[in-house]
Amino acid sequence: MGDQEPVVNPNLPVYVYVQVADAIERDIRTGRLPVGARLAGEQDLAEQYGIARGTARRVVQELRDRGLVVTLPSKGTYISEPPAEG
Amino acid sequence: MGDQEPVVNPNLPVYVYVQVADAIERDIRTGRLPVGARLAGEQDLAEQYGIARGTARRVVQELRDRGLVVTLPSKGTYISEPPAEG
DNA sequence: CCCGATTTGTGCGTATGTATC
DNA sequence: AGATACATACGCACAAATCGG
Repeated sequence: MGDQEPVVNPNLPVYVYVQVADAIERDIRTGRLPVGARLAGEQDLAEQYGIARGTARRVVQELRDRGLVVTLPSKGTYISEPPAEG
Repeated sequence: MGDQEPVVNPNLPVYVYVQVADAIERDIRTGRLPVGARLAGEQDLAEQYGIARGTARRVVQELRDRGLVVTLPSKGTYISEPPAEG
């Protein structure tokens, strides 16, 4: 359970942080990650996807930029109402 | 009392957190840190070994990965039965 | 029952070094 | 030469749980 590392493929001409962000956005839009749920922390994301912590941070920043999550300092990052696709 | 900072040598090609984890594992296997005893807190470890708290956290995580300790949130980290050396 | 100290958990920012593309 | 990515390391702040007085 919870194993889905194959999302990351360093050989693809797509940035790792974008690949992971896309995967998480998919999980949000399909409801696998429900609104209000807490996203895994940077360290956990790094371990789950087999990426570095710095990259995990870029993933979260990307998700924030997409308006998919909100981060509460010292608490965590939570799924928010996703905007329309586009 | 309790001064043993020379364990840490940033110039060595061995990560600081590994150096400290090795030192603690030694203390566990020699019985200096008996099973059931409470390991010093992250802040204390940081001060004792002259490292940052973040690094002390990685030390504890490493010890957990080695199966040498168990951590109880908001309580502390305790020495557990060490597995066979390998 | 509340207050403060302690401790782990988590986040943010930054820096260094290496490797790859 | 530069960007991406990885791993380590330092430092700081706050949250939440626990425990003792």
